[in-house]
Amino acid sequence: MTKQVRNTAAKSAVIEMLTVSKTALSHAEIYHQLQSTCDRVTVYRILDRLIEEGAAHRIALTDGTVKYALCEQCGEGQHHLHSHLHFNCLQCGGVSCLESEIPKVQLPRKFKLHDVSLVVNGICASCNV
Amino acid sequence: MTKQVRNTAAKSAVIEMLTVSKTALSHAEIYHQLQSTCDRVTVYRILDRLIEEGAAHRIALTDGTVKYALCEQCGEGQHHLHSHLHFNCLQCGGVSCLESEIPKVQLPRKFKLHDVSLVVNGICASCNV
DNA sequence: CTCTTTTTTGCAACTTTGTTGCAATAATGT
DNA sequence: ACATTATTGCAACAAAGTTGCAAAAAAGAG
Repeated sequence: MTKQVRNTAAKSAVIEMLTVSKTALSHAEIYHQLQSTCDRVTVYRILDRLIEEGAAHRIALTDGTVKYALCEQCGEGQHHLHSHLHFNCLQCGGVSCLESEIPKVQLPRKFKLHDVSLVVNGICASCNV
Repeated sequence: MTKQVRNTAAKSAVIEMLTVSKTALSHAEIYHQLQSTCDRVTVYRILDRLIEEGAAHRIALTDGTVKYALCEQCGEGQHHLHSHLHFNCLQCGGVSCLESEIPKVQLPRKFKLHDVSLVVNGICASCNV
């Protein structure tokens, strides 16, 4: 029997925030925007759970910052194993999911591929005057 | 006049470690292996400098861990702006640079590409029984 | 609606990771 | 050997992430 999932105010608030936001958000961004309506630790746990449930995914930027975004393309429940293409604007710092396909990667013999994380750094359209 | 570069025992030790190591190393791994022959802060600064100098590059894993590796393919002095393909073994945790080309990425209108970070997660040849 | 079960939360305490300022030390060119 | 300037160590912080445990809240059953 698998662990059951519950919906709570805090969790809904986080999901709402991620839904509304045009860019992926870090734990710190989410926590601050929540204005201490819930604990710092709770935010960590909610994010962990969202990933467990396959509702969100992590994006690690080059500087080690971790951002979170919802998995819009993904079906419910299924774990989120497919690959992602993310764009990180070096000017505004925004991180967004791009829809482009990720090209197939060629691995050496005996290597087994699980998933691919592709982050493109550059300047986004809004910042590109 | 650009800042001059000096070679110190600590820096050489770090370079040596990265040269010998088959996998990319994190700050913590480097610091511990150095057995307190130098300060924690010094290791941070050496790594920063190696990147500045274009001798090393960062690799951010999905969990936010940052690893460092030397830029073997890169020429001296020139900043390290080209793209990388890294493999992260989910079993042994090792991170290595692969030589494969990174496929061209198609970006939406007005987006400007700076560099690309591609991390492939999976099982490496040694772990793949 | 009430009760029970199990998940989720808050809190406190702690560990790890990364940063900054400053004085002391060491590397390089002359 | 000396002067210049980069590098280091230290101390003190700030930020980020983790754990255990008791209290609170969800969901299902009666």
